Amino acid sequence: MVCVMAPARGPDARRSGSNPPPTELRERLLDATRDLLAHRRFDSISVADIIAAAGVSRASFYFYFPGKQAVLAELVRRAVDQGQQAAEPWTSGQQDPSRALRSGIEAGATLWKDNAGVLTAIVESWGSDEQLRELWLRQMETFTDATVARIQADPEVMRRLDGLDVRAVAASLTWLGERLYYLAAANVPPFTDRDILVDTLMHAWTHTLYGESPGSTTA
Amino acid sequence: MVCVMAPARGPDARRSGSNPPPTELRERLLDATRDLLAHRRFDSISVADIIAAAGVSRASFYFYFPGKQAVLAELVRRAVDQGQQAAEPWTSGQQDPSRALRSGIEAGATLWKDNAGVLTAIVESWGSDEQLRELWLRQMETFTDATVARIQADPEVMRRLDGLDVRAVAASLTWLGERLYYLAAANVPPFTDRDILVDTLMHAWTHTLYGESPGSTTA
DNA sequence: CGGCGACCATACATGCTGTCTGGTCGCATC
DNA sequence: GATGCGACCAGACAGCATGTATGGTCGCCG
Repeated sequence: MVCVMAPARGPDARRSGSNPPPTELRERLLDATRDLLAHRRFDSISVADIIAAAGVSRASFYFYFPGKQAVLAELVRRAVDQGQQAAEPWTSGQQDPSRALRSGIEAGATLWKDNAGVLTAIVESWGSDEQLRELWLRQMETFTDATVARIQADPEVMRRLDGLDVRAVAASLTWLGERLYYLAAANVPPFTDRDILVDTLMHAWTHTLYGESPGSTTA
Repeated sequence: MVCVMAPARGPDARRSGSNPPPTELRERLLDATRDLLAHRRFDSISVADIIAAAGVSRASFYFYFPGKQAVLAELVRRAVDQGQQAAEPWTSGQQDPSRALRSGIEAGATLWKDNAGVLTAIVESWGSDEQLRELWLRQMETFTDATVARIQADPEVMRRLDGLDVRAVAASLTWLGERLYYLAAANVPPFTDRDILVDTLMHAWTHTLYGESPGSTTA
């Protein structure tokens, strides 16, 4: 047998410049999957659908990716990298909290709007695939870390959170965002309205972190 | 053909009392699924697994249920009915908010602890099945409605939420709960610790609803 | 020009779903 | 005590998806 297609590596490092980009088929597969995700849910998309949309053979698909999940993982990484820098105002710790927070939340909304299909897909799938699970949990941890840092940098907030697990508070706010953005992308009211989404998230974050403890409770 | 197994109805209404309970096989299937869910994730469980565990034939399975999802839906309904009354202190509107809230949150934790498999399963699957989707969204709406009612009954809270969509605030807190309980059941730290989970949730709810607006922000 | 690397079509083994066929058993009625 | 029907079972099937394997084409590079 001659056509052994190398043990594991992709289309081989040493290639100079005749084929269009480095690995065109791989990109075509990623693009096709991304496009399909814009209209259909991940688990209803088969490998057959992807290769048909990309105009690539089945063999090539499995040459570049071990499976559907790996394609999704790559798409998520790219989307999230792009979003990482959008959240920079909040993560960097500069600016006043309120302003930075609003920027971050707005950035999240935009990120989810632009990548609804891909992000919806991973949120629905990370529970059932080890690779995706690790990817998404790590992502959430990254955001959580940033928030923990901001909290710890502010003695006033630390005081108000007295006795609470700081990491848990930060994580809960991170996951609240994940959930609300997801619900918006999944057309669950009332979060389909961007302004409502942003205001609600903003309220929860500011009151949880910067709000005074409940004093009077009527009723 | 003689064994036509009636068009759609289950094992027939008119039955008096000779077979053990009304529909024993159906219960066996539900129990078996519930048991399997305690150790394995829903989408890794096949109909073959369920009928093997229940000691029921394939034909009978499809006689009682249109598919796996229907079994899960039934299990969720039962679990949730049981939890509904546990949340009664909060939903009824009696008691002072703080105490009622804590009862409700504790009740949720207990419900999730006792039904981790089933609830984890629906949270991971409601996105991909119309029946499950409707069931879970309705459930979340029920909780949201109760919270909306409590908010609207308290003019002081209404005042502090001025300009915000009340329903969105209530829904966000409901979904925050869903998420944190799920993460706990999925062994994602730090929510695996019940006390941390309850305290964090309590903090988020009380500050979002009953906390004063952020005044000073250091940093 | 010879070989190798990128690619393709096709076929296969496996596993799951949902449906269908035909048959067994027990009970209740005539 | 035969008969008939309802509850149940075993097994087979078509359809579809996955992941792997076979063998062959094409073009470039040395």
